[in-house]
Amino acid sequence: MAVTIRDIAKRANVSVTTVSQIMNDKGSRFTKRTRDRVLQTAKAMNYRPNRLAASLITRQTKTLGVIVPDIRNPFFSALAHGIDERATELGWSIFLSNSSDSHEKDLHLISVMNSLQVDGICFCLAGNTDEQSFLACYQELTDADIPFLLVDRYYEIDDMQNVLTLDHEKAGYLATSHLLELGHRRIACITGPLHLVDARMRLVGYERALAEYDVSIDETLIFEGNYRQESGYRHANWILDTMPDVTAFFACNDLMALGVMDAIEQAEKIIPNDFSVVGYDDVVSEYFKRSPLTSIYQPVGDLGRKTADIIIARINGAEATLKVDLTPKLQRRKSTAPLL
Amino acid sequence: MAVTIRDIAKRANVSVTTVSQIMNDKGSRFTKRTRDRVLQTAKAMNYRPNRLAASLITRQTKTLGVIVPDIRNPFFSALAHGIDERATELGWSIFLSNSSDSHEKDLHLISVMNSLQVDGICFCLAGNTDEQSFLACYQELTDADIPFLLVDRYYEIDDMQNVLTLDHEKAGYLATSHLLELGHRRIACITGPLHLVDARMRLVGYERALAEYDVSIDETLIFEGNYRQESGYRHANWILDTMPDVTAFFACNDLMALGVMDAIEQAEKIIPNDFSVVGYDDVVSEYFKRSPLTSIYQPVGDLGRKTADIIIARINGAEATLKVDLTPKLQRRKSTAPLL
DNA sequence: GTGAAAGCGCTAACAG
DNA sequence: CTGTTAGCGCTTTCAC
Repeated sequence: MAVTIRDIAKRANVSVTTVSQIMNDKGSRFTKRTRDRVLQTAKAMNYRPNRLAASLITRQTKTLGVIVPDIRNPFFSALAHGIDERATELGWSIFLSNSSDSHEKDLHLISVMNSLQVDGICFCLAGNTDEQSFLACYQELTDADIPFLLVDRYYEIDDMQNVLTLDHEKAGYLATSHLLELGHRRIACITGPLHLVDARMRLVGYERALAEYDVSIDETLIFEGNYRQESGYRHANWILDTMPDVTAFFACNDLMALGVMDAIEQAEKIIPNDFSVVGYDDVVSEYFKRSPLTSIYQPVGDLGRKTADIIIARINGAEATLKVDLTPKLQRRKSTAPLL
Repeated sequence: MAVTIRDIAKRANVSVTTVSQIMNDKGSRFTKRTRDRVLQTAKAMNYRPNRLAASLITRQTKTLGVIVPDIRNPFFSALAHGIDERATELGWSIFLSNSSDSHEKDLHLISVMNSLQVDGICFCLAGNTDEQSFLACYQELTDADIPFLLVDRYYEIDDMQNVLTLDHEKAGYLATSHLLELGHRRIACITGPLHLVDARMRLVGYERALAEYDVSIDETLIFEGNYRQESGYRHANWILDTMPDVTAFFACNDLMALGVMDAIEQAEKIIPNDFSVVGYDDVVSEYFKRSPLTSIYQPVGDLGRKTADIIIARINGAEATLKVDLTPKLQRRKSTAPLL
């Protein structure tokens, strides 16, 4: 049986109130003598406050729920790491769970975390979520009356006071203008699923860059992928077979870029001599500094830290704005070169 | 204000006991009529049980603490994913936090999770933990009187009833005998920090394979690394400069293997023509199926699932044995070839 | 400065 | 079959 506030009150010959007040050092001032005595016996008895009991009264657990599709995905592990790091700094703890990209599981996890009395939820939608499923989640979250933040994935349904994202438009622009600067004009773009806002924004950036270089937008150069390696491979194969004038690829994530590279290698072409390839995310390089892939680095760890900051600020009743400065950066490596 | 058991009792004209019993469907049988009425009003009022309150009485939170050095490391994210997946299946939730490889933070996290009343802790020691720090953690865990499992990293201090590991000896053996089969005899081994048991076991496997092929063990071929890329790079450089007879490398994790490959490329040598390289972990290939690196695959996800199974079984008072069948596998890729 | 008492939302004896 | 009652360990008025 764990030692309680009562036990130490008895031992120190004070009331439970006194112990409670002193342990949370607040309330009326006690004499240094009693303070020391209480603190000391608490330590001597190896007292650990039961936060369940405290939370029942204060209605604050200082816990956050974090829901991601798959923590093994480097993007989400970087994000979760950032959230945890910042939350821990502030004295908070994290319930983390994977939705396995299932909308039903998202719903279930929200309900569980609600029962667990988390004070806030950081939420990355499952990839297959359509607009209607999204509404269901949004409803569940709203019903629970828990502050929440949709991180990087969302649907445009309201004033978006609950959405925190990276600047995907700028990132798409950066990737594309890099290729344009190198002289490429026929640039294939393999996008993510276009029902996702982040995927659409990357495409918007691509188009803005082209416009800026007075290159007209050719819809036949745009291919809707699904962020998986196989999809980059498939589209690249088709392009290699049928569009001889294409000299560069912008794959909207690194996984698809790897697929593109596979296809190019298999066609016995050389990167970057024959084709330039730009990826997106570059989150792997943190651990694996050996990638040859030019890519757009997104400060995902910072996004996580900001996520924690904002949600906790809101829980504390502050008016945390969503304006944050999270700037993508181009990482030039060996997969891009000037057009010959 | 959230709706409580009281609210629905009042609405359904029954006592709180009735509601409680029915919600947890146990205890004495109620008439179908009352059951339905209660369940229905609960649903109508969108009731969500407050698990803090319940746990305060049952002394079970159905939560697990998981402490890892860094969730961005693919090994730990695969492990955490496995734990979460299995735990969720069984109706449990996970507090996850990163120690940033700091022993002090380990200690702190154990204490926090203790306060949070987790029912069990799955614990991956920080990399820099020495034996004395380990003892401190062990003590803290034991004092807390919470079931715990040390996953894959540990010190040999007792009967090891709390340790669950992969078969690193076999894995080291597999890696080395693969190289021996290919005809290599001068095989450099870059180990992990040898104060860690897992690192030592890989080395033991290396030595067993050599012995089996009647190759005498040459201590000068064994280099103690630290599992970081830079350490593989550094040792490989030294070897390339000073040991012309070495033809193969066994790097005891993939990160160091990448470092080795860097060094070899920089020396303008070709893999696998000039040197064969075997890595260890192969956990990245799940997401990035384009690695050229022959590596030892460890079923880390299964280890995670087993971890959850065992700790939960123990919490439930069962005598869960630690004997599990987690077999490493060699993944042959392009970084190894027969000795010319 | 310090303590008594009420009660957070729920479960678990124990009565009826 | 159903209800009354007594807490779980803690915080928080409100007295003294």
